[in-house]
Amino acid sequence: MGRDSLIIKGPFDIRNSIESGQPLAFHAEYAHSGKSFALSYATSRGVMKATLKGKRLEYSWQGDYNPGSAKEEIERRFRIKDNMPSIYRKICTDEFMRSAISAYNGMRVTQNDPWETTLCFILSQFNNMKRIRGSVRMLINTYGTGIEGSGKKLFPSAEQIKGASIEELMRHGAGFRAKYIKHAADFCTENLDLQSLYRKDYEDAKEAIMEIDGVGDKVADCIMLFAYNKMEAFPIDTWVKRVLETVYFNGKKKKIRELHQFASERWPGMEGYAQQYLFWHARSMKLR
DNA sequence: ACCCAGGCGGGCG
DNA sequence: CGCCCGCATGGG
Repeated sequence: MGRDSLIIKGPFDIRNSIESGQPLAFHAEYAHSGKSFALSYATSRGVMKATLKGKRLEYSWQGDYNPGSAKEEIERRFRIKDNMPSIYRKICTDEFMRSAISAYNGMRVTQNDPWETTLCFILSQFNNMKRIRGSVRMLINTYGTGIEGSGKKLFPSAEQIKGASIEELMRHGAGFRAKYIKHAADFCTENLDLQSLYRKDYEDAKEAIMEIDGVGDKVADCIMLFAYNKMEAFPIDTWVKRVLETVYFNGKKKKIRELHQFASERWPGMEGYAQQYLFWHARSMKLR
């Protein structure tokens, strides 16, 4: 248990970084009052709390952290070291992107734990934000280890989820995705070391993660982007597909493969950030 | 009541 | 391959 703070350089919109459908949107608790924004979230090692006041991010931790590892967790999670002006130069290719960047200036792609990200995005398929959130929190409360004296839980490990039956997972709101979660937990404890994927490039790591039942092209790209630091990953969901077709193809239907190609040519090396701004802007505008 | 949700795997042509 | 379909469940 301890606390510290750091000064954020460059634009940082912590609220939209959390609310924009990334893993923290599915399990962090947060509140904003006046000029400050506060959140807390479970990790595999502890619970982090943070409050942003202007440029100062104050944070505290419980569980298996020390001042160094807690700082690493915060800097990594919110990609504090990202050079936002440089990123914006790469993705601000047109009026729609300019508008999205203007609306959510400082929104970061977050970098999360691989298992946490896998679990969250398996649950996301053919589901809605509110229900995903409910399911993830239920899984944390049901299977996570409690932190003594805090009433808080750790994010449950694959081993802990593995102990659950499919029926039990269904009861906790996973629906038809329960069998995928079960398989993911089995596979990630017996066949696949998620940490090892950090050493692979985007193509190989994506191929490996897609061996999990319930992880297809889109979910795999979310895991590549939100966990493995692969900024060339470009998850294409219904919103991103629709907004690309509307803005760049005059409403004409395009194949997923064609849209991947388009993104890689338009925002090379920074597709992931482009996707996050496209997604959140389109969704907020309820563009259909 | 009815429709939809940050897709996916399986089955078919 | 590419396309099409069903899918648990609860919120709007």
